[in-house]
Amino acid sequence: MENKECRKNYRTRQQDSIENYFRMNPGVCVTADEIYMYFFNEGEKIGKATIYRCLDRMVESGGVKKFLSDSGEGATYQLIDGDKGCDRHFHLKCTRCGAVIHMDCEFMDEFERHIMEHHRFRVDNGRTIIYGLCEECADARSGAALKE
Amino acid sequence: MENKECRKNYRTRQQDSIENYFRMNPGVCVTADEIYMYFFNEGEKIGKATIYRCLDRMVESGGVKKFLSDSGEGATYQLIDGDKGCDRHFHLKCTRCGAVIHMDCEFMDEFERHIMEHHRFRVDNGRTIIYGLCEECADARSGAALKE
DNA sequence: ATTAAAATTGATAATCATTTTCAAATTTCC
DNA sequence: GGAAATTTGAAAATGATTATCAATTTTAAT
Repeated sequence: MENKECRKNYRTRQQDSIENYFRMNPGVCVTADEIYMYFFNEGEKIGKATIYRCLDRMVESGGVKKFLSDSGEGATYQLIDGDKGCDRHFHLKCTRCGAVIHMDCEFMDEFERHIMEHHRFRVDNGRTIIYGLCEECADARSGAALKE
Repeated sequence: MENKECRKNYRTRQQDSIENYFRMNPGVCVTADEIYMYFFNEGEKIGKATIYRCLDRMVESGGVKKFLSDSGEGATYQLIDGDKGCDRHFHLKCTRCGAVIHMDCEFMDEFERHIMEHHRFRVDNGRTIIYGLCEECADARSGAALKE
């Protein structure tokens, strides 16, 4: 009954470990299996089911973002950095190099307002990922096209 | 060698059937399995592997759009209607009821232009799906929240 | 038309990410 | 402390998608 006030979001060793893993590798975007292998190599055994469950919980609570993969390579997960406001802004993901651009911009408020007013739809920017090509990849693609 | 000139995009019975299915049910958004079951019930047997292959080809050629599902319920496919400009516009998908709204609107040109100019990113509207809540589901969610 | 070559089909098996199960371990809370 | 609730994890189950490969169909040339 002593430490009721010092509650953390993730309470078990496994939950802590996974959250720490994200914090120690800021910005990483990993699959459940990569997390599993990481801890396996570290000698810390965490079951796959547990990893999936923890990730689900973190996604549910809004602490982690889940990216669907185009073909079935398994979803990737990324920590949402509250300082960076990842829960509010949009994410642009390059389908070629995988880079994720955090798009924090008042234009998106206008975007959301437009969709709400004209299309009667409440955008969930936490779940939405805008796919496309970053500048380098767009250039590379054009360059490759010239050779074809 | 007689009918060389009358070439279609999809040449086999199965390919024709699948394309016809889409054309006869404009706007449907179905899984590979739903297509399989449809033909199974019609008495026309098309193998699952063939359905996946046909859909892949149609997606590849740009005739059909593939939506990834949030959790692993299987991808859904939808015919791209050239008349409606589905190859240009965006799709809003309700995470609660699954409804897909086709958003054809000059505002999105502005959206793309903004992202290109200010974030140096070329949006792929064919791949992007904007998630959120449609009006009914947003209302239902609010209603449910009152009871909790 | 025949026919050889190329492409497609489909039944089945294989893959592989994710989920379920359920008993054991851990945590919570009185 | 100890009961109740939650979480873990190993293994099995699930389920969508892909690979295999012989048989069928289509294509294109004879």
